[in-house]
Amino acid sequence: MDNKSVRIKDIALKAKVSIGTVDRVIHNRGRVSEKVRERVLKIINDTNYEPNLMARALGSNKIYNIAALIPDHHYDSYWLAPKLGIEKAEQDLKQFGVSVGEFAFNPFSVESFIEQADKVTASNPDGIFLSPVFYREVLPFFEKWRNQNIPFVLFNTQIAEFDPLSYIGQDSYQSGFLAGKLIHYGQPNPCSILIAHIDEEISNAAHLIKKEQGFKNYFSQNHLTQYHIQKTELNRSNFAAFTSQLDGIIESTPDLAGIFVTTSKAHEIAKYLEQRFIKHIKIIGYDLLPPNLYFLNKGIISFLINQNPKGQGYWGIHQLTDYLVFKKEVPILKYLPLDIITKENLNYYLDEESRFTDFR
Amino acid sequence: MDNKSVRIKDIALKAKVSIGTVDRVIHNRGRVSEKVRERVLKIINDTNYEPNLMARALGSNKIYNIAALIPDHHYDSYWLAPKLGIEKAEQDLKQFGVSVGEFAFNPFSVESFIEQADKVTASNPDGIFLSPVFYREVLPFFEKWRNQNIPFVLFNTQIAEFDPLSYIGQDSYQSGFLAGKLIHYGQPNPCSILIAHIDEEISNAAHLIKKEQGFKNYFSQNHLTQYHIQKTELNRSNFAAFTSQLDGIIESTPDLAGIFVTTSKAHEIAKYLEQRFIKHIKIIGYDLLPPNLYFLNKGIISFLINQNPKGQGYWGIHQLTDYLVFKKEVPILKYLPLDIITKENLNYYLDEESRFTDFR
DNA sequence: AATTTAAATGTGTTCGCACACACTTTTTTT
DNA sequence: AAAAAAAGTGTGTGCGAACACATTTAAATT
Repeated sequence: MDNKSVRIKDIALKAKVSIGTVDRVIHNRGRVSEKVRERVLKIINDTNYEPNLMARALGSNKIYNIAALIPDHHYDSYWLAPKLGIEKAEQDLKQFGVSVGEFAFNPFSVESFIEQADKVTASNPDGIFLSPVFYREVLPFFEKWRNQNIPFVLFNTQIAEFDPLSYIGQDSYQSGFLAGKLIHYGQPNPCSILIAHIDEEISNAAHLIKKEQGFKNYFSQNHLTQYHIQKTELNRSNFAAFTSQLDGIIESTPDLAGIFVTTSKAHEIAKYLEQRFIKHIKIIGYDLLPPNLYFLNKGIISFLINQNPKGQGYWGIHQLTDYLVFKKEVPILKYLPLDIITKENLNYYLDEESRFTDFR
Repeated sequence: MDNKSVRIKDIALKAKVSIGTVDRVIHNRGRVSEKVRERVLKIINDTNYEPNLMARALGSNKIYNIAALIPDHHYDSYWLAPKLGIEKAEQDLKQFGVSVGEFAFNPFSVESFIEQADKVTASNPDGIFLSPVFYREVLPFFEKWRNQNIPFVLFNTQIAEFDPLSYIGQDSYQSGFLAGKLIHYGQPNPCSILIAHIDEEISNAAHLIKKEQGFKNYFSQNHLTQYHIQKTELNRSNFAAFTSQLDGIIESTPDLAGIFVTTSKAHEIAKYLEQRFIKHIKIIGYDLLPPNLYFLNKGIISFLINQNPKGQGYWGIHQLTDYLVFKKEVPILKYLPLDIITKENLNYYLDEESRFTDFR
């Protein structure tokens, strides 16, 4: 309400103490008598004092080091987007004294992960942002970091143990549920539908299971019992096997009308269908990777659900900054929207610039 | 690259002048010899100097007044969202010295608009943010503001005359095109489709025409010539007429399978269809208004295209701030994404909090 | 009661920049 | 050539907060 913002100085005046004392109260530095402390605190509350963040950042010349522990995108291009988001966030936040160090590991090598995680720990950062792809191996680090009181934020994969500061990502279950809706909307008449897990070990990937569950539940909750849903795991490392496996499914399922690809590899299915000249099967997949976009634009992939990996990187660093720099409370769970992408609205999601731009 | 950021002081040192001179160069305040000016400018470039925005905002105690000229949401609840976005932006940006004054007018009264626009002009703001709903009446103001060198940003309705600083909104044509896709995807077999303009004078609303065009072009560009597309204008001010008009259309079009509502009034159609127990007609509409959400959740409206009105308000103020405070170049056109909303992903678009939070 | 120690509080400098003002040099006017 | 005006340049203070350090006051020790 008050137009003029109240300063530390004003509080000091009202409390009849010096600004130094107010400062001590604000930062819980101790060395203040209880009586004065309460008096000051009351005034701070009454006056709705809000610290001037710019003055604060200016005054304390502190630099907060955040370590980002993410898969190297050279092994899987999916990880390029989070990296870009992280860098964008750093760009935006560096004026507030945030500095991000990137530690990239080979997502197919446990040793590489451990090595980089060790480096992270050794760098003694103020906060850690990571995608904990190796469940078992990351736990000891969680414990270590907790003991050292280093907050860590997770993205992409959710692990609730050792209470991370926050998790950034999507609601996998709901995204599967949404995929169900999209398939169903496009195929109003009962048919067969395939859930395809491509290129990932289900056992290791809880989120794939959740997607599958959500998808199936869409049909059961809506009493669409006549739809026949089957699932398969595919791996394109062996191309011949990949193809023949699909051939088998197609052959044995004449009424197959939709495929839900739970990973970012929808383009593999698209490529196959194109080669086989199959046009009546609709594909729903994930992520705006170039090969996916190619088939989206060709109309072979109907929809992609955007997991907004860049946004995950961006908001992760953001959350840590909120916590470290601005001492804000941060939500334990931050779900990014389930963007439905089709050929016709794709453009507006590629120019990510507009989706961030941040401030205080 | 350089870890240490270069300060005005460093530049002064290198150029062998005082910081005052550098300051003059940076702000084009004149009173600097051409020779020195160029020397300083070169160093600024070479060193990639970037002003510390916090120090800047702190140092110059200037307050930028932005006037927001928007329809009063009491007349049409659509306008509540932009208002909220504006206020959110003000909240985020006030620490940079931005203050927003709101001027609400009755969107059904030209006089009210002129009265408020006059007030805006009289308040002599540093920038103006408005939705120019009255084309003819706003032009003289544009001219006046241009002469006074007050930048103005438009939203919701685009008017290119008198070159506004920027336009924030959606690509109406493309949104119609997208709606075409959504209807078509849900109705793979040829049928009749209705375009309904509800509660707005088409003659005044260029964006409705564009939506219609985009919608039609989706079908023609994809050679879907067997689809029969008709259009109608409806007005619910006379409820009986509204109903009977729809009755007529339904009766004369037995194969009607989809309705595209170009305004935010899809719920009116939904209500009608529900009353008539018609379930096979799919509705696509705009905007996340409560009545629309009600029918979205009931499954009577299939999809809503989110025009992100809150985002429009937010980014509009943001753009003006970029221009005024940060002296950035701002895009003349800023299209917000065409978000496809369905019952299953709605939740993530309602919690708008996460879509902004801005920074520098 | 004098002295030491600890607790409580106050003061001054710094952060990077903006802006007002003072000062110096050059140019113009008379 | 002296005086006035204009152009060019430097200095100092303030913005709001952080933090180190100085100072005062109270409690503990002798």
